[in-house]
Amino acid sequence: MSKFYITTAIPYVNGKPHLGHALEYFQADTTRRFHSILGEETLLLSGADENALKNVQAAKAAHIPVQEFLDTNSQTFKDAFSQLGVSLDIFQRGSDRKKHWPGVQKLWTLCNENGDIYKKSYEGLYCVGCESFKTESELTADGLCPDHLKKPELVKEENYFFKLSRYQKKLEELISSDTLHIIPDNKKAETLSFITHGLEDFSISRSKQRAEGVGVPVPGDDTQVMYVWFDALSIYMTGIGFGTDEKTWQKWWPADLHIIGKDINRFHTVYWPAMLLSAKLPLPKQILIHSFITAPGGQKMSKSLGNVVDPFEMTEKFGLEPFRYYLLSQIPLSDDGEASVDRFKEVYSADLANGLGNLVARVAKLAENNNITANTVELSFSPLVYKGLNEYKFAETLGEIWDSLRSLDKQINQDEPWKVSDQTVIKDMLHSYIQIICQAAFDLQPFMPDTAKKILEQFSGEIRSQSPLFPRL
RNA sequence: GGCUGGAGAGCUCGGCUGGUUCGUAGCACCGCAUUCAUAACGCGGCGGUCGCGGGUUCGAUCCCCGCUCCAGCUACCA
Repeated sequence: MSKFYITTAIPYVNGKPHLGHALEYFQADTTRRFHSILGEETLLLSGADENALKNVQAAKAAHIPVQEFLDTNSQTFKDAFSQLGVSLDIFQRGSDRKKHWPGVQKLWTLCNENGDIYKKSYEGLYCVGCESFKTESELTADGLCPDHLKKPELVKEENYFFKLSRYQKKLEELISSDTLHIIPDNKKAETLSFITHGLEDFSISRSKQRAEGVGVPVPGDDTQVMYVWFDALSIYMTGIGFGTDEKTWQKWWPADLHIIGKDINRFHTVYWPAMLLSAKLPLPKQILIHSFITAPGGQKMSKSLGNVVDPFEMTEKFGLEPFRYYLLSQIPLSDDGEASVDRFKEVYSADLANGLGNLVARVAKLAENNNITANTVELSFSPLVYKGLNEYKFAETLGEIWDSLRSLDKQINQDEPWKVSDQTVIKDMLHSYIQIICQAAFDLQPFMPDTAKKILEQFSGEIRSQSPLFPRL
């Protein structure tokens, strides 16, 4: 049996999950269900990046002990999955010393043995107020920290660096040949352009002191802890047993798909594969990069503007699957998309109530009136849906399904089965309608599992009309 | 500033290597018709100088040049 291992991004846990997380989780879940139905064994992993200094700072600001802060916030993210109807197999936390730390340290050791880790003194502009280094571009025109309006100090520190430069050519090959497949194309082009402009080594550790004691210790050096990327990205492997459970790790690694947001593209398509190459481990196969969701007009969502769409409120108010349908059908893959409650209502009414819901009610009633019993038919994904989901074209694929629904509505108007008196003719017509509906429902399973199930059940055996799938708002 | 992509109906978009007045496209809107259906479905209609200015061509939304505007990327904050 073939396997399909999917990961979502490993979020920072100093906030609450928002619309962008919901989109990512829906994409992951839809993909996972698709592969499950195809008969593959699937695994979905997420986790929490808990060793970042910002977590410590946020905990302090909230006057909560760090571990308690992490426990609470990680739980919030973990809970988000079930609230959004996504079944998660593994939620791997970065503060997990039993499962995570040994794996990260193993990865470090492998890279080190390959000669890719070296010590170098790093000089940077450090803002005491922010407790972090700033790049020139982050500062004001006068060279001040924009938050504290103070001049940052020039600080020198010894850190470990990773020889990223060594992997430039190899990465270029792997990405342009799609051996490491970056989706969509515009993000792949962006990554390639970044790589061909030249790669510099990057710092992978911090002094323990500056990290305030948080983080995975560097093997053989008590004074340093690993920096976020080395630590957080490793969760994709430690969560399935890298360094602690060789058998499980062997079974699932490499990941078939990492799903991430565009803000962390580089870390996943450049740093991460380079680290794996260095450790001589297999590379993930595909990286799906989604964009961001904005309010109408491309505005940022913000409480003060009152344009925030909260995923949990939406699912509670309008139902999980309508909301899932909305995001997956309306947000493009390669560009930022806009979302609003008004737009949701339009889509709900047009596609779900008037479209799918009405059609199901329509055909069910016709079938009931004519005492139709459904034939049992073995179904599989229609070719366009199969192709679309293999390429992660969620919106386009739903569009294909809805095309078939629209043409069925037209067909029924044309046939006017309610006027036909010949019972054989009516039965043939209805069976063909039912066939189309069942096919659509089958294709819909990865996107709207409960809805699909309801439809498939309604159209098996004796068919009865039932309460509306999507009541009018 | 550099690199990449984009600019078209009120909105979202398709238009393969240039060919009649872009589109049987969806949503919204208006009208007609109608009940098998969730005031749903169907049919019809409204609606675009295809960003601006040049050029190549018998002919350009599509090719070339310039301009304006928008978005993304331009590395050790995640």
